[in-house]
Amino acid sequence: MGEWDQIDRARLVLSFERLFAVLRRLNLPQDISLTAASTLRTLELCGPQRLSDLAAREGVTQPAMTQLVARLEREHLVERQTDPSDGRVVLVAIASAGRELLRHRRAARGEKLAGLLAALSPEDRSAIMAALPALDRLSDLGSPS
Amino acid sequence: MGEWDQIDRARLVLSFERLFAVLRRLNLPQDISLTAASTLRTLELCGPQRLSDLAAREGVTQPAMTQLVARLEREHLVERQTDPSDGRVVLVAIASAGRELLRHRRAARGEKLAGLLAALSPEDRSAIMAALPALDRLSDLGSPS
DNA sequence: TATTGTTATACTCTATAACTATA
DNA sequence: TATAGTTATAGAGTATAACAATA
Repeated sequence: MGEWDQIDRARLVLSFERLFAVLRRLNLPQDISLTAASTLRTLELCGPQRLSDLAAREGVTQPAMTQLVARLEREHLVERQTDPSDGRVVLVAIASAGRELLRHRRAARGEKLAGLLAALSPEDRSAIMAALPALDRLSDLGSPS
Repeated sequence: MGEWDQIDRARLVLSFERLFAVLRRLNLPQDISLTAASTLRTLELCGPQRLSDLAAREGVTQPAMTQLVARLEREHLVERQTDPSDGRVVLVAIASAGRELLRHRRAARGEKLAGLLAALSPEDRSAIMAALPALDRLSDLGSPS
């Protein structure tokens, strides 16, 4: 944990800061909110979830998630289900329109990302692709299922 | 542009989607908005900017940037300057409190990121560090100065 | 007349506090 | 009494449309 690590850390933070800005700008003009997209992704990946679990996972309050689910439900992107074993619980599930939205969103973002990648050198492309497994494991640590 | 590229692209999009979520969760509890942080970063990097240029760069409307600058000014994170050569222009500059905020924010995010990195294998850490120059060039393409 | 920025208004998204329903 | 979720209210953040000031 010497001097080198500090320089390394600063470099990492600045590079990820810039990358984050780029990824944020991949959003479509009429895109849903970041929390909405992340919530749909969670529901797609993990199946129906309790409203309170969703709130905790996405880092928003329960009332905020109540409202978000209401909006997503209004647009038919998610469905509410009841828990037979506990009448207080609301289970939220992704609907087919929600899956379709995610598919379109990824396709659009993939197009834009591919355009950027295509402008890089083959060596840079390779370095990025080679880092993906490591980045996936970093994500595993950062957002535990 | 064969089959392999399509698989590659899908992989990239999903990995970056997850990474984006992780980076988003590095935000502090009492953090400023993503646009506010990005705007401060731009001002730190590029020096005083016109309000309209800032709006275009951050992908928000002119009225939205007017309000954001008003909030940042209220918290003494930025200062307004006049352009001697054109009375219509508002130049926005980062203030010392703004630089301090960025420094603290990066330190906090760096701590969290370092914590995640420390849990990875040395090989994964190396793969990520090795990809940073390529990611920087990707960012250069995605958010031209 | 064109450009730069602000004001007016409305909607989304979020938080905290108070409430309802179920356990 | 504790837990799951909703409602009430307020503020941040954003957009479009209309406006004011300067070029």
